[in-house]
Amino acid sequence: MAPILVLMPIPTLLPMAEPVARPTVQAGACCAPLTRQPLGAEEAVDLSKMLKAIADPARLRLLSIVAASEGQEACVCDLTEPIGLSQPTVSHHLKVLTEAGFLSRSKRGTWAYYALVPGALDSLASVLVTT
Amino acid sequence: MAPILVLMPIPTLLPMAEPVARPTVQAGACCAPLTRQPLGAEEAVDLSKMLKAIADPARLRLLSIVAASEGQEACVCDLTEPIGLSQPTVSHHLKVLTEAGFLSRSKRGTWAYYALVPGALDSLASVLVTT
DNA sequence: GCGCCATATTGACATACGTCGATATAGTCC
DNA sequence: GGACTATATCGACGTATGTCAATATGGCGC
Repeated sequence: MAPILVLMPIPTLLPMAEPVARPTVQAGACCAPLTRQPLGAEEAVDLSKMLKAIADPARLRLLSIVAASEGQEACVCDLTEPIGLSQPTVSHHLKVLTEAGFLSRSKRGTWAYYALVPGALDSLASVLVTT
Repeated sequence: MAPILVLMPIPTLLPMAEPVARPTVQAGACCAPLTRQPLGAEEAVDLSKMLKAIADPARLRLLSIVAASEGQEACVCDLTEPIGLSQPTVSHHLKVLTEAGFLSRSKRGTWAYYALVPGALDSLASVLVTT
């Protein structure tokens, strides 16, 4: 459930915690444009890890909801319901996206807020582009 | 093995067959930029299908080899060896990429040539971009 | 026709992945 | 501290995926 102002402290007014994102794949720091020259085996594995992270309907929807939210940031409590999946499953998907470097996590009070990592999607897109 | 000119007919001089590509997902005709508004469930499934198609190291390398080749087109016989996978496996990956709309297949003589579908990767990239 | 070559399809296998219910962790309020 | 809430982790499950060897298909040259 979303935090209700009347009953609970306002999450956005609580002290901001340090972002805890610890990407294992580092979006963006990957490789040259796909169409320049043949990809090496390791480069291909790295790129595929990032693509696998977003190659799932639930994760794409999570990303797009976060991206469309105020400050490109959303509370987990507001993500579970529109996706229509269980809370553990949503939590799992958010972890995958965070480890791939697309989201960052910050905890404020009881709530966890996930935010778009600026430029992560764009640098992935730039690898794909042929022009 | 690559076709040897001295022993075999020159493939590029043979009559050009009709492209047989029959994409099941139509790259590009998918959806609005990820970060505009939340993706619908079906849109998300479509997008994820395209991403899944390229979210594999072998397929990324195949794409990049094709893209870097003369006329952005390559014979299967020249793709099997650099990838280091069996011929059936390479054939399978090429089929996946073709059905997703990233490659087109044309047969000339005994050889099958796969070519980049112009704009397919670019329109996928444009969905990802946040600017 | 027959044999040979390049490519595609089939079937089987191990592994990876998405999902859930149950449970653990951590923060807030009284 | 104790009850409650939000989120994360665990374990199990069915399904999807990548790979190969074996086999089928189709084109070429003799």
